[in-house]
Amino acid sequence: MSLSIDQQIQLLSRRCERILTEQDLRRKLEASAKTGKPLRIKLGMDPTAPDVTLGHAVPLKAIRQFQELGHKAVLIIGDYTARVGDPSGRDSTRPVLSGAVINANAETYVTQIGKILLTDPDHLEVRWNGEWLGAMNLLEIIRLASRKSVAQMLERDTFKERYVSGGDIRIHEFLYPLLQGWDSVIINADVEMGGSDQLFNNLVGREFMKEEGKEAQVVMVTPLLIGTDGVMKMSKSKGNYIGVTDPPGGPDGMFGKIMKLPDALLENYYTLLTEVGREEFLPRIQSEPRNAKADLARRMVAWLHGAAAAEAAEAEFVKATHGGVPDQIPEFPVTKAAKKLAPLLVQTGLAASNSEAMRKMKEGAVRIDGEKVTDPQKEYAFDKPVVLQLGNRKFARLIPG
RNA sequence: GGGCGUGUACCGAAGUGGACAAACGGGUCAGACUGUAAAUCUGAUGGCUUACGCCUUCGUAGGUUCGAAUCCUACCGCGCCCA
Repeated sequence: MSLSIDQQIQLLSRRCERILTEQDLRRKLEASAKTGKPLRIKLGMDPTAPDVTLGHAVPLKAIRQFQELGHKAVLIIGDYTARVGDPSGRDSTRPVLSGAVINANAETYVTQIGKILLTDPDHLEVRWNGEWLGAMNLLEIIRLASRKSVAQMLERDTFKERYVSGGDIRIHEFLYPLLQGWDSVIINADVEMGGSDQLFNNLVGREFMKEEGKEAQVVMVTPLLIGTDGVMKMSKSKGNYIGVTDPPGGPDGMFGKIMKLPDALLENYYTLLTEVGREEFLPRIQSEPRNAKADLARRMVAWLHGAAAAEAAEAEFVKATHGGVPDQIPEFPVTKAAKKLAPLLVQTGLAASNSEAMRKMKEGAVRIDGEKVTDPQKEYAFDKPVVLQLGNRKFARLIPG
């Protein structure tokens, strides 16, 4: 199945907000087709936290498309740059991580990325940028730093906003884009793929390559996936993310998290995370958003965990939203003596404190075997196992004995 | 090095001697409703065996006062300006 160059570009454009430049991309694709030499598609990942999110999955999926067209992904583990901390899209300085944490994170990254990319050596090359960055001496670093001006740095929104508002900017943060750009020079990238917040960094790579007399990389940026809060970009540090290794079901599982997304996000998710045609999903989102969302959830779980897991997760979800009790809930032994419920709610972890437990009882959120308990003073004796429940999502089975 | 600011609960942000467990917004949790755990509306949101009672909390440590998040001193972090 060989696609024309036009078809290839169309395919690759689905997830790309900008391609700089499309002419360059076309030229490279044509040259590659002629020579049979695969393009090198760079993606940098900072191992700052051990979870790959659906947000990362967007550029990864785009790279997967390149792989399937015969090209080679070059994954750069930013073990060195992680020690600088990417300032992109940040309103504050990132904490600098220790080497041990970075290494541990990097390993889990590579495993997780295997869920999305082809990982055979013909299609994937993994490099750690400490390999060359760690070998630079101070003189080289200073020379690298001399290639960009302070004004150029301050053009970036992320710095400009912080600068104008009197925020903190540390000197080392300026080095980040330079180091990332240098990576491109070293590995001879043909294309650098990244989220749109990476545009500046990636363009630095393009410029550096030109300055080094190399053929400049094409920069392709994907739109940012909005996080589960429906507002901010999905990110680990904001806690609004869905991880590719999130369990399929359960209260914090992938299926449930997707069902919990605001409806307004559906178009964004369908476009960036599936191959479903626009003309197919758009009307569906309009007319039956609930089912469109369930379909998306099913697709995501099936993609990352398999079809069986998707089915199970959906069944579990449906049951839970119809007031059912999950199959697997934690059990707690209780004595038979009559007692108030508040301390039990705390002991079972359903409530954080006595005060909260009593509050929730008054709000009508607490049930025993499905029956509302609203009087915090009332005492209960248990002679058979019962299900203690707070809201629709927190359960514990009490076993008298 | 000097001057001026600033530091509040999960986050943002009010409060500048008592009525402050601390406005407001976000988040979170819950209730109602629903096509969903979406949207919308409502309520709650430091702790204490639920009490118009007590305890802990407003950068840290002391101090003044009947009484301090609010005043003073020192220290720490951050910002701006001058050098």
